[in-house]
Amino acid sequence: MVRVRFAPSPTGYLHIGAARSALFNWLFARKMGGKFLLRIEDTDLQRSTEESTRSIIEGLEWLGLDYDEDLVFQSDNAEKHRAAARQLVEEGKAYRDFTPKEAREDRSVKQEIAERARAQAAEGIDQRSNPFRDLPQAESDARAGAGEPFAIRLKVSREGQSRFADIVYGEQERGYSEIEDLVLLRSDGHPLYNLSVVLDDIEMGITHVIRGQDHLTNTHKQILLYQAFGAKVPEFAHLPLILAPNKAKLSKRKHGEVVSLTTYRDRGFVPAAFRNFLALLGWSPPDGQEIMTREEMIERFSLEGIGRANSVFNFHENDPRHWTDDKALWMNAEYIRTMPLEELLPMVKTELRSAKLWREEYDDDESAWFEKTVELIRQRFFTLKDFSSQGRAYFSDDFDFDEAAVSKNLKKEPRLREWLPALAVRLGQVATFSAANVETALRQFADELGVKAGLFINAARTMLTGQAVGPSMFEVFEIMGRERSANRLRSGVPWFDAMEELGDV
RNA sequence: GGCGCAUUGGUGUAGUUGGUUAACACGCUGCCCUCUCAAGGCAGAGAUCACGGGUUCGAGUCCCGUAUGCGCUGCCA
Repeated sequence: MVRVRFAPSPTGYLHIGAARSALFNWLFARKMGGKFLLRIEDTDLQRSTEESTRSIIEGLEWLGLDYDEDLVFQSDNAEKHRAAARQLVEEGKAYRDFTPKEAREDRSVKQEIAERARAQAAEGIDQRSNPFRDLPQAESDARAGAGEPFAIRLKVSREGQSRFADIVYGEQERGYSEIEDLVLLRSDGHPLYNLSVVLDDIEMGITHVIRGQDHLTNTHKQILLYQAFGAKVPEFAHLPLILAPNKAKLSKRKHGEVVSLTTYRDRGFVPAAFRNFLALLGWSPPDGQEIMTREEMIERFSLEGIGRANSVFNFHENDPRHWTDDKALWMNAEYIRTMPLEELLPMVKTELRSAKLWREEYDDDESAWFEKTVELIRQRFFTLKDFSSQGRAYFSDDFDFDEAAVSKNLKKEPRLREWLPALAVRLGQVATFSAANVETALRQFADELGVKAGLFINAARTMLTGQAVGPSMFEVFEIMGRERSANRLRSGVPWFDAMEELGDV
């Protein structure tokens, strides 16, 4: 039975790279009829927060990735991890390192590592030689007993090769001489990442480790630990990274909220659409069908379909129309206009609620009207937010007029200010206020005045919706209804606003 | 510095065991449709498959080298 896990560390929000790892694990589990487990790696107590854990769980829920069995907190197992490290010392597979701990500045670690390596190479120092590695057990015990602080390091063979076959990246090889005696337990007794993951993965019975490629080279170290504990080594599948537009690693600090999963929820993404988009970053279905339901995705998914090259997640934070990846936006629009209406309705409801545009009548008396309206306007929306912004005029009389629309559709023909109320009267006489009847009446009215129908159509669009663009105008009339249509045609609000502005000058 | 991984149009990807004009999606351009904007339909621009060598009758596909990018190299995860 396949058992996989998603193991995020709760330091901040869930970013899209992690979300994709979760998705691939989930897809694989569902495909194989296995289990998808969730483990919170909160061993770094200083940086871990409960809020972050909550946001991760919420994010997974939003994406529709349900996990099996109980949530595991890595910190709960710390004592077991310590015991396991001590056991290794007893067995001679690890040793106590009494070297005093070096102070380290968190900011420049990477640089520091490189510099140290360079300096050591220059001086001909072998960084793998440790004076305590071969300290006699009795002496080691004595010093520990005397209360001298120590870290525990794994004793890595000097010679030989570590190898494993990664499902995505293929055969991996690394000489033991390249692997340092890694620290398992800090001198303050705190178990370290490599130790904890391996132990937890063993305990949880993980069969396939699917995670970011940034762990690829560390996998050799972990395999050493599996072997030290006499456990079966799982299969590994590393995922290519998701990069920022400048091809730099996606980072919470540098790229901010645009890489946070919650941003996509908050800015009006349909979960299924974002999940679909995410799945296509680094994986492609064998038949090339890109729009997939959850079931179709599970059916097509395979670890073999994952590519090896890092992908770029394109976004332009300063461009409101392309604030995130174009394809993600397109996919969201595609979902909004084609998904079953009954699935979209609750999402629109949530959006209108938060914009204070929701009325309970939409759930009973006016449910037919509501559905028809959503159906009409969903056709050209990109996010759920559009229902409360661009779609505001359908749900409230309090809406703004787009300046460009006003000058283009209204002010260009000053006589419209008198004609529009007249049109309101004419439309008021229509028997049934249907799209067809309104169209006939409007066209006839235009003919009588000797102007193009388009003049009234476009002017009405702006008067009724505040905008220059929108659905077929006669459909809009029907949706708005006789009374509202007439009121808005008569209101003269845009003209009034314009005069007021002039008065201010 | 060392080690590892990657490199197909702007972006995401396809390219089975090497074999004619490198495929799809998004984006872009034009046309059609039309009351606007989308959607849709049609047409199109855009890739000497990072570069340089080789192997071969023939390479995006195999080999070597170079460059670039990314990752790891920590008593972080």
